Amino acid sequence: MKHNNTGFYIKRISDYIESDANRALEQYGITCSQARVLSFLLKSQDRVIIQKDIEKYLEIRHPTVIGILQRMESKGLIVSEIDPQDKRQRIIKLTGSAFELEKRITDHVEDAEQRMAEGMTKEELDTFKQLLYKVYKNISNQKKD
Amino acid sequence: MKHNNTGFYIKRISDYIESDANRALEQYGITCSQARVLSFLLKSQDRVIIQKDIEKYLEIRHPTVIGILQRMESKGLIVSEIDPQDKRQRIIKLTGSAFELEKRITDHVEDAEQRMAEGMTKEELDTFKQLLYKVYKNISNQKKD
DNA sequence: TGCTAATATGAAGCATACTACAAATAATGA
DNA sequence: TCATTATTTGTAGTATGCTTCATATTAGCA
Repeated sequence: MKHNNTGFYIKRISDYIESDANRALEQYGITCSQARVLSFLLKSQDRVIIQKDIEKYLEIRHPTVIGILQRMESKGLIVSEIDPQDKRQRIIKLTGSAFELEKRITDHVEDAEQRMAEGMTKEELDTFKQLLYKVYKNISNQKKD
Repeated sequence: MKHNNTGFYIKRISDYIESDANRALEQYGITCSQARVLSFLLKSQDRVIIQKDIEKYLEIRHPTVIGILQRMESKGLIVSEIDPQDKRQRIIKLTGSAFELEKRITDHVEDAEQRMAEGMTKEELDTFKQLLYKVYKNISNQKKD
């Protein structure tokens, strides 16, 4: 192993997942982060979603959410409107063109996860996911927010 | 588990490692990526290092390397000069002030890795590293570069 | 009721990642 | 030798993450 530091490999995998998704989704005019927002909106159609919900779900700060949503809105994937009930909030809604992307995104995610796990047994994959989640919980508890 | 997708957790851990390092190293005036470059230069003092070497070691593209090095040079951490032997290349050298940071960086990395592995047995940690490396190799082989 | 605190969003500025294109130099081979 | 190709670095533009500060609205409490 060239690097004796776990952080390097995690970062490399994370960066790869993102650029691989960007490459695959480019033909549909969306990026990896935009696809994540889209997936969340698609599976949350039974309730009203505001920017804050996206912030909490993706665990990113609100300026980041605003940037992603602005690019999505300029492409006509979503519309956002001020909530008349609470004018501090903005309600985010999908447009028709967003629904056509649902299958493309899930297909890509499935494909990517499969390629990642190539040559691993089901047990190994389960163990990996479980330990990854353990690390995630460790770092989540340390967060000050 | 809120997310049923491995990529989300990898990204969260990766982003956390970076911002945690940035927080810890801010007092020394360096960032996570700059610390990675510094570590590489520190352990490569027996040979001449050019930008391309950093690109290959950190597995990032050259415009990213250029950006990081420019910020490091403007802070006086490194100097870069055109190689007289091959004028296409730039040789990157550490300055005195860089050496003082060596212990700060290794201390932080050790601390961060330890916090990440909290509550895990030595066996679990070894397994995790091994499976992480397997995933890394899977994605490395797919790269077109 | 009316002041203060909390909440949601937004703007500005920075760091790091990418692709695409360009320029300079070196290496190759006809 | 000289033209073509490869290599290394650089520039421009975009996306995503962050912090800090600001603004608008709501909630809460004296």
